[in-house]
Amino acid sequence: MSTMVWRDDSGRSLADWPRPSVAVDVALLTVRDGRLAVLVHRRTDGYAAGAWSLPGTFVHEHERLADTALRALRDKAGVGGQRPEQLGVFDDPRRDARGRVLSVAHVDLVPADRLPDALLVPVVDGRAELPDGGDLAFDHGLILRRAVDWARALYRDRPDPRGLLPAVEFTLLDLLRLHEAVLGEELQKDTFRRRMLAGLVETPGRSRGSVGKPARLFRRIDGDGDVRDLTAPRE
Amino acid sequence: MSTMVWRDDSGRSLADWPRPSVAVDVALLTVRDGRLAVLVHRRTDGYAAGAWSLPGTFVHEHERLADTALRALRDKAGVGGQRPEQLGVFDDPRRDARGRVLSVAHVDLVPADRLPDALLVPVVDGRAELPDGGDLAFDHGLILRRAVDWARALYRDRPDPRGLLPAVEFTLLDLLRLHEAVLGEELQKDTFRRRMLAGLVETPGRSRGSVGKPARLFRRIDGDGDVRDLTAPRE
DNA sequence: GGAATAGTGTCTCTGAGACAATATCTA
DNA sequence: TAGATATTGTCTCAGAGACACTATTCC
Repeated sequence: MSTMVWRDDSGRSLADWPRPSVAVDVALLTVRDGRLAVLVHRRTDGYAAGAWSLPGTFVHEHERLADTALRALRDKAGVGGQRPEQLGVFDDPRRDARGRVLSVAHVDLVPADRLPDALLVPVVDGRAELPDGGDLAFDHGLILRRAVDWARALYRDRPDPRGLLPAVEFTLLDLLRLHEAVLGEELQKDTFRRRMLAGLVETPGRSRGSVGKPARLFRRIDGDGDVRDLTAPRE
Repeated sequence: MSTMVWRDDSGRSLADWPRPSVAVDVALLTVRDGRLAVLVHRRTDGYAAGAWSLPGTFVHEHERLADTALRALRDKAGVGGQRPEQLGVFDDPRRDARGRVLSVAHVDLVPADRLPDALLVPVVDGRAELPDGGDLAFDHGLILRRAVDWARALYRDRPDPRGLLPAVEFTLLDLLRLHEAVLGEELQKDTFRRRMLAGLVETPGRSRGSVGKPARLFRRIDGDGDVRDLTAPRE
């Protein structure tokens, strides 16, 4: 790697050409109280102060985009992400009145216990239910909708790829409730059981302390958390 | 819209922050001689002269990315695109030795008769067969692979969403050969017929001038060309 | 025993895929 | 008529979905 700045025939470097600003906005999803929720951020200073938005920040010069996403979560909301995935670039020229800002939207999905309750709002029908009843700033409503689609596709055929269940061992009912929260619709017990069984490992244990027949405990198959999401952009 | 430049509390505008360069690279695919082919571009001047690459260019300040893609095709290869779709951002910090360049990869798929034969190379197994037997510059090999996956997903359940067939009316065998070219594998006639029939309109016409029973002629159902690709980024 | 929940048997429906029979043209 | 291609009938297989029956626990 050379430290010299590359210049073309007319002596210009890349920095001499006009460039848009590049931001990364992150829809950090989780499941709380049996519902999908998204982490939002009250803009305190600078542009659009007072409005609710997804956490976002501008890309640093030598940073990978996924790292930008993690940094946005840390700096703007004080939370850690898990594995941000790219959703796409939002490029409407008028999406930010400050000037030309491209947003590389990201999504992540983490257990709720790592997140401050105060910043989470429920997602109903693909929309964020903000305290003031309004909408997310910029085009973040569009980003959220795409993020929800992403999460639903990710969970449709896999038990728990992002490790949202609190314990290592869980019953099929625990898993069913998680999936109902992500999908936003009710599922059939028997069909669901058969669909998930291939991705689970039986354990000798049984659930305790409830009414009715104790349920068998399962754990995720090795590698379930590492399954690639084939629909998401990845370099 | 104000023409004033926005400034934050410390008087800085967006342009005062470091920004990466943003390029758009386009995998323009077509079908020629019963095979998928990609349009490549011999870099003549500037960086990496002499190497083969996908056509690409830097984003202008107030341009939509899809327009950047069309401009790259026009300026670098003198061809027109149809409807570029975003594949994702390639952000490896070392993907371009000149400096930090993000590439928003795009893909497009157009009939071969609009393209100069000299710039087309066959795509075999997701790789471009370049005249010198080498590889595409930068990470364009990765972009091409993703572009091929995109095209295959687009054609799997639809007759001819990008209008690659030369005539308005065509037989099912014409369509079958097109699909075999895109998918890179042979298909069963009867299964294929039944899968496609829902998206086609029968015409009274029959094929002429061949051996065997003349085949019925079909045309695309209205709107087939406008089918949204739900997997591709879209704002 | 009764209530509640877990787990299984089985039926239907749909679609993919494959094979083969029938239909209709040209030479 | 022979050869070639188009079109359709039908069989199998797999999976989703739904219903209902059986099993096992706590009270």
